[in-house]
Amino acid sequence: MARRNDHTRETLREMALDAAWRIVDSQGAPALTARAVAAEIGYSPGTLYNLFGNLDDLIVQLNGRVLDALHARISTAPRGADPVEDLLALARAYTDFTTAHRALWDALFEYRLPEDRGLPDWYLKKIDSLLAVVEEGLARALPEAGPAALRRAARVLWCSVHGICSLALTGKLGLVASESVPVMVESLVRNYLDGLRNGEVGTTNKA
Amino acid sequence: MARRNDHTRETLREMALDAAWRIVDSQGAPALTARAVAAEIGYSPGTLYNLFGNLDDLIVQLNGRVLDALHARISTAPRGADPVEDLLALARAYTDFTTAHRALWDALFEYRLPEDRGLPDWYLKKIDSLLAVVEEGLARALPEAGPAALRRAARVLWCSVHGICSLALTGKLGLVASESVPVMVESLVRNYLDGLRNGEVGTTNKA
DNA sequence: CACCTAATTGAACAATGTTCAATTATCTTG
DNA sequence: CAAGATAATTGAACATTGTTCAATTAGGTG
Repeated sequence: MARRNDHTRETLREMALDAAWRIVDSQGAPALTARAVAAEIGYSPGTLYNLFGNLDDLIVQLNGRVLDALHARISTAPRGADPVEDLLALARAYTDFTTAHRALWDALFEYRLPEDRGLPDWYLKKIDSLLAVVEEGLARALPEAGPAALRRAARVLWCSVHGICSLALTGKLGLVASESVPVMVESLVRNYLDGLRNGEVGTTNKA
Repeated sequence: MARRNDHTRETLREMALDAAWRIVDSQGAPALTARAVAAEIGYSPGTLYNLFGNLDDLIVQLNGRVLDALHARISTAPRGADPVEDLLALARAYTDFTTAHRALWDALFEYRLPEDRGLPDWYLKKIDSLLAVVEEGLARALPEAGPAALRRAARVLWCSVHGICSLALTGKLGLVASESVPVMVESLVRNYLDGLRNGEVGTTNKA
C-alpha cells in the first residue's frame, strides 16, 4: 500500500503523538514502543520512521506536549491576595499534575538526551515559559528582588519541587509519596521564600 | 566448562560488581549490558544469572555501592564553627560527587524499580544513613528543632539538591550545569535554613 | 574409582529500535 | 487521458537487548 491519502503528514504526526500519549498514560513509559504506536494508529513501524527520524524524536515531541499540559495546569492555579499562598498553590498544581499523569511525567525525565547535543530550542522555550509563571509569582512575593534574583529563585524552586516529586514518587527515600510530598513541598516553599525575604539587602545572595 | 574453582561465588559477585562499576563509570549507564559485564570478568552471560537473579538485581547492588561511596564522600566533608557553612560544604560534597561520577549517579536514579515491590531494606537503610549525616548537620544549625522537624528538613534538602543536580546535569532547564549548580545549591541551602531559623516557634512548620 | 552435585556454557527465544528494497497510490506532465 | 515521476507505505530483515535452559564438565564425596 502507498500514499493512501487518509491523512496529511501533519495529521499523521498528531495521531502518532496522541497514540503515544495514550499508551504512556495508561500503560507506562516502557510500553511506548515503535510497534505499539504504529499499531495504535493502524500503520506499520516503518511509517513512524518517515514521520519522525527515530523514537527519540517522537519522545521529545511527546514531552513537549506534556510541558504544554503542565503549563495549562499551573497557569490556571488560583491567584489570591497573599503571594506566598499563590506560590504554594502553584507548587501544589505541579505536584497534582505529576501524580495525575505520573507515567507521562516520568517519561519526561526518564528520557536521557544523547550526550553530544542538547534539547531543541522550542523545547527550552516551553521550559522558559513554565519558569516564567513561577517568576511572575515570585515577583509579587519579592517586590524588591531584581530580575536575576527572580530568575535564580524560580529555578531553585522548580528544581527542588521536581526533586521532591521525583524521589518520593519513584519510591526512593523510603517514604510514602502521598503523605510526604505535600508536606515537604510546603516546607520548602515557605521557608525558602522566608529566607529570601529576610535576606540582607545588597548581598548577591539576597534572592 | 564447569566448577572452575577460580573464585568463590562471593568473589565472583564482587568481580561482577567491580566490572559493572568500571563500565558505567567509563562508558555510561547504557553500556551496562549482561554480555558486557560477563565479558569483562571472563565468564559467559549465563553465569551472571547464576550470581544475580537478573540484571535489575545487579543494578540495585551496584547502586548500593554508589550510595556507600557517596556516604564516604559526604561524611568526610570538613566540619567547622559555623553549622550553616558545614551544611553548605555537605551540599558541595554531594554535587562534587555527582559531577565526578556522573554516569554512576545517573544510573542510581535512571533505574526505575518495578511498580509492585519497593527497594530492599538494606538499600533503604543506606539512604537513611546518608540522611542521618544531613540531620546531624541540621541539628547543629537548628538546635531548637525537634526530631520530626529535622527529619523533614533533611529530606527536603536532600530532594532539593538532588533536583538541582538532576535537572542541571541532564541538560534540561537550558542552563549550564557547571556554573549554575553551585549557585543554586547555595541559594537553596542558605535561604531554606534561614527560613527555618526565623520560623515562628510553636508552629508545625517551624522546621 | 565411580558417582553426584553444581557451576558454566552457549545456543536459543522474544522483543527492541532501525533500515531499506519493493510496492503501490497519487500527482504531474505531455 | 495515458504514462512517467514522486513519495508514502509496507514488511521482511538485522543487530542488540534480557533471559532461559538443556547439555557439559570440573570438583567434591563415598
